[in-house]
Amino acid sequence: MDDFKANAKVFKAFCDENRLRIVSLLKGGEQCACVLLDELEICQSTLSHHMKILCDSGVVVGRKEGKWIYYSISQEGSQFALRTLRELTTVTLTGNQKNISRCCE
Amino acid sequence: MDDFKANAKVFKAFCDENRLRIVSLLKGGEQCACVLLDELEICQSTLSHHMKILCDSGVVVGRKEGKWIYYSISQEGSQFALRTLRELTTVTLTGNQKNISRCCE
DNA sequence: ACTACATATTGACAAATGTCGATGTGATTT
DNA sequence: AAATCACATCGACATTTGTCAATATGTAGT
Repeated sequence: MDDFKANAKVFKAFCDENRLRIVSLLKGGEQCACVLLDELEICQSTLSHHMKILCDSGVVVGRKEGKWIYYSISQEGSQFALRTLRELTTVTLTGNQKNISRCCE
Repeated sequence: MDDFKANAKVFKAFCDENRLRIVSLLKGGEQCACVLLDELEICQSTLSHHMKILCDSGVVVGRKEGKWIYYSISQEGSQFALRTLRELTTVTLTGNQKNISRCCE
């Protein structure tokens, strides 16, 4: 039941500035790594590092074609992230639970 | 237009295991910090550190009452996070754009 | 085979992060 | 006023993270 560690990994995809830029570039559809590299001001090995994290999180998928790799946003992955975030932040007050709980009593 | 850095900060709230546990504990409603401390296996200063990050991200709000601080999930904050995540991961293919873009040509 | 190209991996490093113990601060109680 | 409680801040430390340069791997073209 240690989803927490696993879910934290998913959200790690989104907690870096450059990874957000990458995801944002993929909004327009599949993009080759070299295009991403052109748009961002990071070196190639750094991009590769970020793409690994994004793919590991499930939010992005890569498709190899010859020399190139085309990355795109995974519908399943991003919907999982969305669902997880919603479940995590939705307050569920049960009937017998007071809105304000007194502590240390 | 550097939303990226700001948004990364929001998602940082969710990229740590213990912070996910804290948010999860707040799903049931407002909780005093000392209750959170009881549930988690971290020391008080560490909890305080995490609460600061959660509050700074806007996902959690604290309400002071006497000696205690009651934390709860912010509806505005978490909905902002949800909306941002959705906007970030929604693929928007424009009409004249091919699904597969050839690169390096 | 050789070269050029696209991406991954490695090693190194500075910066950020999570953690704790100790101490500070502010409120309540005695 | 003194003691106690709840929480924040500080200092120290180990770990993780983001970054780059250099090198490796794998593919395509000559």
